[in-house]
Amino acid sequence: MSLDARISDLDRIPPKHDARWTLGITRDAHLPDPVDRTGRTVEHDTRETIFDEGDRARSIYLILEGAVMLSKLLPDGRRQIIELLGPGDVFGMTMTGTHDVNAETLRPTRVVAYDRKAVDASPALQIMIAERMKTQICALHDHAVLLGRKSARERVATFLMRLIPGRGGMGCIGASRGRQDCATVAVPLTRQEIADYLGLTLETVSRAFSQLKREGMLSYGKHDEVTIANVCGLCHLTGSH
Amino acid sequence: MSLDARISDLDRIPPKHDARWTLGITRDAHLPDPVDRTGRTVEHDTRETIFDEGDRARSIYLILEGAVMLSKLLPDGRRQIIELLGPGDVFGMTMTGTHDVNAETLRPTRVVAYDRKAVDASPALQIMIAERMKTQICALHDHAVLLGRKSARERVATFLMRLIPGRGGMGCIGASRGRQDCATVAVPLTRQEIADYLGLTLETVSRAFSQLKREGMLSYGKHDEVTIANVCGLCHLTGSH
DNA sequence: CGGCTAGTTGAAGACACTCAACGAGCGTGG
DNA sequence: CCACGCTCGTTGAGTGTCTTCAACTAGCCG
Repeated sequence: MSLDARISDLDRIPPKHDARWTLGITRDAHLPDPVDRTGRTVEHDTRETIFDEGDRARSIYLILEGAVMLSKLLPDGRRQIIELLGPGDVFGMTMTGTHDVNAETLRPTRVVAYDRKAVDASPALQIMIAERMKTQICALHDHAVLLGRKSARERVATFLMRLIPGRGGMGCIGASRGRQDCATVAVPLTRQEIADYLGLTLETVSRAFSQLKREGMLSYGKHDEVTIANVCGLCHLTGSH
Repeated sequence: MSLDARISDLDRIPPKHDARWTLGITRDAHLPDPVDRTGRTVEHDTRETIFDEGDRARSIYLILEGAVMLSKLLPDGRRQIIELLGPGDVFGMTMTGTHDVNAETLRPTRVVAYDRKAVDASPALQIMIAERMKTQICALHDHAVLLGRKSARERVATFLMRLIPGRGGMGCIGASRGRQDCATVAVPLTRQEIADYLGLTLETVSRAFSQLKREGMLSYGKHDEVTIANVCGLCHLTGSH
């Protein structure tokens, strides 16, 4: 499946509930229009820290392009990756004045940083942020089910499904008739990061990938690309359907 | 520890990050003031369903008194309890028009149901809801760490700490000097519900309670009451500090 | 080529789950 | 009043999944 095919997939997105960080392609349709220019645009390279847990919260951030992961650490070093965010998502909201998570980029990323005071003064920004918070809460609910109740295999299958635009969600478009039900996605995370996202160890993640590969469900492409041979089949392995 | 002692504990709450559903005592200081009367007040008995996953979302709900749990089911019956909510908390927000979780009361509960249209027309309500969403997102972040990275023992310890007002959070007041560092809490959940909240089985939860009891960390009182003998000690068992 | 990082795979062990039996508490009905 | 049934909780024994520890490979860059 070519890159073009993937981009045209993106064009017919049913939006809302997709993973937005998948390919890091800006979906302007979902960005607040016009993007409020009271904020500063900031560029970050891959794997740069935007803020750490405990930092004083100065701004709220809107992703224009790229991908950001939010994580938390326990004192002994255990890490949980909480959320993966993409264009249109916001982060950095807090009630306490300090950030409750670490925010780090997964790829080159542009964000708009809005001063908290500017947000307080802008009903339009507040509404935009409130809308995004609703979808994030929904995503966190789903992730709680994954972390609390799914097997390793189901977690990995769910993770992969989240990378495929328009599939697996409530607005799943289903397999295109008469065509192979396959998809190619970029996985810009290491095994360790996937493990920390899914509440597993990197070895368990690796074994789950290997097993799916052995079964012909997926194959590896160049770099960090993975081709899923049977999207509907994978979807059934998630435990959600 | 008497009931009076517990209520006076409640009076010196540092708010914000406490479990708000602990004892079901309304903390008026945290309710929107005045409570917007565009909403209908509805009373529910213990363990009544307010809405189910998939239901059309008509209203957004504010808890005046009582406790509500949000849960999700997988097709094969596995359940994850996502959030436990109390007075001042809101629920029922969604981007999709349908609820993504089940909402059920844990005790006799009064809620205000705001029509979604009424919310859209009321900036004051929207701001109140946005504020509550921020603290819920923070709680969901913490819960993701629990579900993804903590041992059974740590999960149960964390659960119990969440029931103790003013302790364990970032604004922990510490043990009162010169006094026993104990606390009595009501646990209005069955072992199965606690298990579904913590991502465990009911047997594992029961064993963790039994072990803590054997070690003298807690003892059972009447009905659903549990006395923690050493709050700071329990806090160290959570893995978070 | 050597050193580094990321990923894979194997073997052994731990922790939580499953299955099962039993007991406590609390209504109902004889 | 006590027997009965029901739910909820506890405890034990055995199992399984995931983790831990370790060795080894592939790719990348100096």
